[in-house]
Amino acid sequence: MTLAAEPLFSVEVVVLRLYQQQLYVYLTPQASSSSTESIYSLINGPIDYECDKNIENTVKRLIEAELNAEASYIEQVKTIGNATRHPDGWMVASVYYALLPQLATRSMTNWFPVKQLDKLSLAYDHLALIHSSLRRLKDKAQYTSMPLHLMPAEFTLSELQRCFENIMQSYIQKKAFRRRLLEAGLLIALDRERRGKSRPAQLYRIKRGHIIHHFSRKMFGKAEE
Amino acid sequence: MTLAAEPLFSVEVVVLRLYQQQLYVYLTPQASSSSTESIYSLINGPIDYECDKNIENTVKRLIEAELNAEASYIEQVKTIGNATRHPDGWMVASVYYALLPQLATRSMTNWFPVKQLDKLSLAYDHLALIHSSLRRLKDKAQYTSMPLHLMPAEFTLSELQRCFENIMQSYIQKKAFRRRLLEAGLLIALDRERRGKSRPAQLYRIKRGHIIHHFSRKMFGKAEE
DNA sequence: TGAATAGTGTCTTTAAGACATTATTTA
DNA sequence: TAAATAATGTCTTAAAGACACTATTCA
Repeated sequence: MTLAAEPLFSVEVVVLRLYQQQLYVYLTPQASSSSTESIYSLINGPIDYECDKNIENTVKRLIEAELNAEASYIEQVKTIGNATRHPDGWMVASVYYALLPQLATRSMTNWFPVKQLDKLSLAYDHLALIHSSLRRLKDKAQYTSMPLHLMPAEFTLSELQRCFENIMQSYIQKKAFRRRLLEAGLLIALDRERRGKSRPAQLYRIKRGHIIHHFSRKMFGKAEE
Repeated sequence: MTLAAEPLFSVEVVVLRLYQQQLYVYLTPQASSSSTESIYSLINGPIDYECDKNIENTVKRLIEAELNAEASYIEQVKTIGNATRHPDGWMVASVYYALLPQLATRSMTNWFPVKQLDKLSLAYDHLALIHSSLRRLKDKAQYTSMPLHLMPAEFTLSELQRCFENIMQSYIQKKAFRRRLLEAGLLIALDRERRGKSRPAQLYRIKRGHIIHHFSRKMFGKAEE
């Protein structure tokens, strides 16, 4: 992606998804300037004043164009503007994160595990923007049911717990986790089970219109899973 | 204030303060177009790329220029952008709210009680921006000690409770409130009391560097004080 | 003394933490 | 039967809710 004609304002999108129980972020390699190592960039771009009705439309358009997918949740993290984050001078960027529901079949090219971002070279302040987004998601996981947006259509409570643990970077008590989510009334038990190498697990789906729940207390879990 | 030369991006600031136990917002009357009624506007303006190092600097500069005061807390609420909020077409605005500490002597011109905003005519979407800010502050009052930023240097627990109640628009149990704030360890009891028409009240000040506390549970209070 | 407000005692309630125990499957 | 994971029972703990009660001042 080259620099847009209007350098003042850009939208930056941190797109997240689960893959094999890990959180991945979508990054595109920049046209590498002869060096051996690519520089990776967030999905981003300027507002299209012709077709975008608002900034969230811009976000959706960028995701659609790059990933041909639709996010199940989009949230504005912050808007950052200063003279130092970009070599071209004063730049303003609105940062969003987007959660994609887990779909079985989908290419993993350009997806990178968030636990290994240190090994990549990221453009400008994009690493910081990712960390801001992950921090926001982590905070929300402590007192809302937001991580549900990352789950596939059917899932077990253990899978959901691992999703939360992944985001929160901590170990959660199984009993407390199940009590909390089941009593919130967000889930519907299906009449099917996930069979694996041990006891089969009850499958659930999300009750329509009940994805987001705000709990009255935080859930902590113990440090570093 | 007239329209800036660069209409794309503006910073809008909802400045709040306490006065006689009520929340007030600062609004400036616009050059009225011959009608009898003024249209009021938030403090706002474009970024000054020469002197502002970042957007928060812009906010501080705008507050300083208009009020000759310094906020004790500034928070970005959101960035809104669409083609409909402003008659000139696509506009982007970053909205901040700022809390001013309560100072005894200060003019109240251009300050309006937030409970009576319905009676005023506000420019563009400014009423909505104020409501977004108040909603954010209300949420934060439920699980942080943010409202402390509105208090004067010395205050009683009853005064502090009324500040919270004002923001949360609800009645709070006295015992629960005191337990919560005192056990958070944010306050230092002074060796002086506030004398009034009844039993004198212990005066407190904020412990240095301990203004912001995140509680593990929300505090609710009952509807409409 | 009574009104007003400050401040406390204490029991209840809610929901998370801890952790052991049972249940059901496959190899 | 052993290993693995699912699911539950139940006691403890932390902190808010409810609300009555005492304390101290002024008029």
